Amino acid sequence: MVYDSAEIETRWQARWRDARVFDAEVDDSREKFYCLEMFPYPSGYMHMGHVRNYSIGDAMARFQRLMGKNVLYPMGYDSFGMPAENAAKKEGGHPHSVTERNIEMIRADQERMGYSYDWRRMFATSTPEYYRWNQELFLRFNEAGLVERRFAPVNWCDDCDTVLANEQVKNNRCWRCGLEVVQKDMAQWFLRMTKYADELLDELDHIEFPENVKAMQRNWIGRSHGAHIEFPVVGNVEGESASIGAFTTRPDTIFGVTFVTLSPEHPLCEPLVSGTEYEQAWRDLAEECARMTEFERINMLKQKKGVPLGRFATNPITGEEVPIFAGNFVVASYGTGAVMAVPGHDQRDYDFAKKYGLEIKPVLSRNEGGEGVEENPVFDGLGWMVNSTIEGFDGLFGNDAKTAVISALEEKGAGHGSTEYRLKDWLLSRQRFWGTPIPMLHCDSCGVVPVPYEQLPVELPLDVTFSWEESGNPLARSESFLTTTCPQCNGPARRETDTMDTFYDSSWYFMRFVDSSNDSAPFDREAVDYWMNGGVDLYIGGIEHAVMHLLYARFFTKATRDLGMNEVSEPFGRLVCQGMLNAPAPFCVDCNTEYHIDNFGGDCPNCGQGLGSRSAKMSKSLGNTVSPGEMVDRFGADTVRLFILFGANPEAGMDWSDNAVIANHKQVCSIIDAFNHGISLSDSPGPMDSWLLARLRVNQNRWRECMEAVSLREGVMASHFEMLSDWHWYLRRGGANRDTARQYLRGWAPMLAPATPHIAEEFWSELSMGEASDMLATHEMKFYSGEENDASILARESYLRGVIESARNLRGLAERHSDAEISGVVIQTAPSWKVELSREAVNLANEDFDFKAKGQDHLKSMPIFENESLRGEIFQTWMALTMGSKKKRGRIHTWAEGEKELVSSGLDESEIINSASDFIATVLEVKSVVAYPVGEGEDIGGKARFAFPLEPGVAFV
RNA sequence: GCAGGGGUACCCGAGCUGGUCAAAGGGGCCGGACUUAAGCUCCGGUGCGUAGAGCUUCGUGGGUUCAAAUCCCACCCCCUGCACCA
Repeated sequence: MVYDSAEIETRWQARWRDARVFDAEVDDSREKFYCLEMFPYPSGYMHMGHVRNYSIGDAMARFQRLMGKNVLYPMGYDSFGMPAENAAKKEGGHPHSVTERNIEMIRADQERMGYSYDWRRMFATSTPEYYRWNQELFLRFNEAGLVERRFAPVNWCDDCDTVLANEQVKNNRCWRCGLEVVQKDMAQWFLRMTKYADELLDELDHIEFPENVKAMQRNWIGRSHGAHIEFPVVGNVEGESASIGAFTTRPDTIFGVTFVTLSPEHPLCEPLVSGTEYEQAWRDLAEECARMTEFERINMLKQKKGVPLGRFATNPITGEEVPIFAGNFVVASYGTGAVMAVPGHDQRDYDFAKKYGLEIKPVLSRNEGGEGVEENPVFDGLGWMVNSTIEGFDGLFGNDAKTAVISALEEKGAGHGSTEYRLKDWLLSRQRFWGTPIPMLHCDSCGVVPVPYEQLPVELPLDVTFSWEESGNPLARSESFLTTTCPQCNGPARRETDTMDTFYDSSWYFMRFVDSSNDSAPFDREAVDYWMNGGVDLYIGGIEHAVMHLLYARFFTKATRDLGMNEVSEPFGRLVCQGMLNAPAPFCVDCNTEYHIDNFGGDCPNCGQGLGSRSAKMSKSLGNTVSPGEMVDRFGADTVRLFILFGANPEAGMDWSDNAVIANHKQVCSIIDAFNHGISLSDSPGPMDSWLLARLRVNQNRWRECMEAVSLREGVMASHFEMLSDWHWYLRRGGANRDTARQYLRGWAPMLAPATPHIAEEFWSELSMGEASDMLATHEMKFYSGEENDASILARESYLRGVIESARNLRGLAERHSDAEISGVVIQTAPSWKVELSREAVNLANEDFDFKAKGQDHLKSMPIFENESLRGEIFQTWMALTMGSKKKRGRIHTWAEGEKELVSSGLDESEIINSASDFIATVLEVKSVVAYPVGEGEDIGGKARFAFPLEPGVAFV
């Protein structure tokens, strides 16, 4: 059937909106659920990645409402950023108008999908109503000593005309445009995130993030424990004594130090070599390292390169004098930019020492009491100290050795235990227009002065023009913006023209959502503590934010906590990173390259081979994107949502497939048919009614478990697939009762709501039959705690299905073995003595009877064992029931609860089969079906011997 | 190199707190029913084998166990992130 998806969907969207059903308010009496998706950068229409992200979130928000939770589910726009500036340049407009337009476009798309946001809370970060709080927070951070203006070497992107944070440089390239970054020395604003390094790292153990995200953050923070050791330079440097500080994680190898290596940029290099024969070689090396492109660097890294600086440093423990080198493999920005070299136990040092003929001193042994030996590859594990030139160290192992060396250093005042981080302070300032102005100003007499709170917001001027001709930051050219008065001396002052990194905006937006219309504070304390208690309950977004956004947001939450603004420490209780959306793209196996879809069916532009196809991430450059709008027009939002959720679990990657979308659309149509049919039934009670309702309860419980675990694929399978096939089975088995159907459908409709809310709501209102009915969107589901006899009702039917299934298999075999046409089936169920034995076994099993030890004796004590002619068979049956064979366990262990119940309640298998004989005859395509227990009729085909409880003997005739 | 995640039938994908697992579900394919005919809908089949046996199968090779897709060890391969980080 075809249904008018657009009509149904837009009608319900309007009704939800008019009834304000998704508005959420603080309510201490109710359990809250804060469901959040990473808010989008509004770049135009919504794309499929967004659809996936929001469909997952909306399903969970709707599910939790059905569970009776107070659900906060907001949406907003991360609307500062470069693309709007570029668009403004292209169009000759202002980023503000570009942004407003894009927000309207994406919002319309989101509304058409039926997402259940509380739209009252919507905001865009590029509005003064939002960014004034960015500025206020900045001032408060400044007061708390978290803001620093430093003159420092920073990463600069020429294309984007701005500096970048460490986190925004990937492989030495700009994260946004891919251009190689260059180093520049500039005065920049930093947020002191390193203050929170330990907490950011340690708390990772206690939050529900995917392992890979945690690993990436740990890696990024990069804490390592070790020692800071001072190596005094022999002789004076520029007339003064000097010392090289080095960080090492292996103080236990201090006796193996045979040289010291500085990074070529190290500030001591120049004074050490200045005016010596070594100066030129050092200059060459330093210059080479400075101008190395990424490509060259990777190649160069394969070979260690260094130059002697002609001077020596003293090992503070041993007093030995070792030569000082500059080496290309020492990173200036990590630790102190200097390393103590232990070629005996560090591969890089070893390679370097071999190349330049330096001494190699093994000072650790692999075995207790062993010797230190030179090896390649070197032994870099923990070992026992040997060859120490001072008493008291040899024989110490691992951490004890490290501790001993550190104490010795501390005693001599030559070093101390130390912890280093890879994490750097957050470089916050950007030389861009479309961002939050940093609320600072520069006064000739007072210096750098914060803008007073009451003067906030510092607004971006709207009278600025954008063009490709003028590069740089338009703010720096806007006199109206620049000119101001110093609040301290009332003299003339210039505003800071740097704006904030847009990641600042998204570092606290989840807290703004709890109270987004507040115009006297970023957010209310009570609201944030209610909604953010335990963090956002479910946060969904892409893995690409694993380090940057998620780390900044965690930092902000802790920093604002310490400002007394909330009592939350971790912003996100549970994080789900949705997988990639893939679609086929032309692919050349030889070149291992994907091409634009225009190349489908053609040859590889590179090598000329015929192109195959491969699933690749949807991207504009490949052209393999799918337009959500088009899909919604064709199939409706419900189908698109169902496809997205059924296609793969949230974390898994998923492939777009037109066929699968069509298949899901059919599924939606079948469900609609089922409801229409179900509503039209008349009173006709039957034996299948209790079965159907039992199935409803089973499916509901399974569905709830899956949804709670955010296993949406499994959840949807229960709600949109299992429920339908059970309905079909009910009809096939002759079920046709109006009352039962209504109960089933009323239980089913809410289950449909998370994935396909519009049809679910439509059914729900149809089922109300004129009664005043709540909307499904605000309905709270009731769950049955499982009626007592569900298990046996279900077991009875699955027994029948099992018999039919095995009979069907046997029919195939029988056809090959029988000359005559098959016309009937005779089913012999287990003889009463076997049933009796099973019942006894099941009852014993319920009491944890030890069959291994006492089973045989127990059998012998049973009256039935008196029957000598059956004794052998009785014994075999008993063993099959209780012990099983090598490969198969006894039946009492394999039967499900319901099956055991059937057995112990003394079921009459023949009765079950005979009562369904017409049905069985139809599905087995035979004319007659006869069932009787073994012995109560002729043993047709000698099949009596197969008969076992729940496994009858089947003979085709 | 380090870290994290994986390798299940024609494909996707569940299972992986050991037995009820020849292994859910979907897609594809094959067959049947319905139909003038279907690209529609429904039903069934889809490792080999067989009037119910048995055999082989969950990356490869070992091991533990009465019993392994599941637990342990080694190896191979794939994806993701970081990377001369001292």
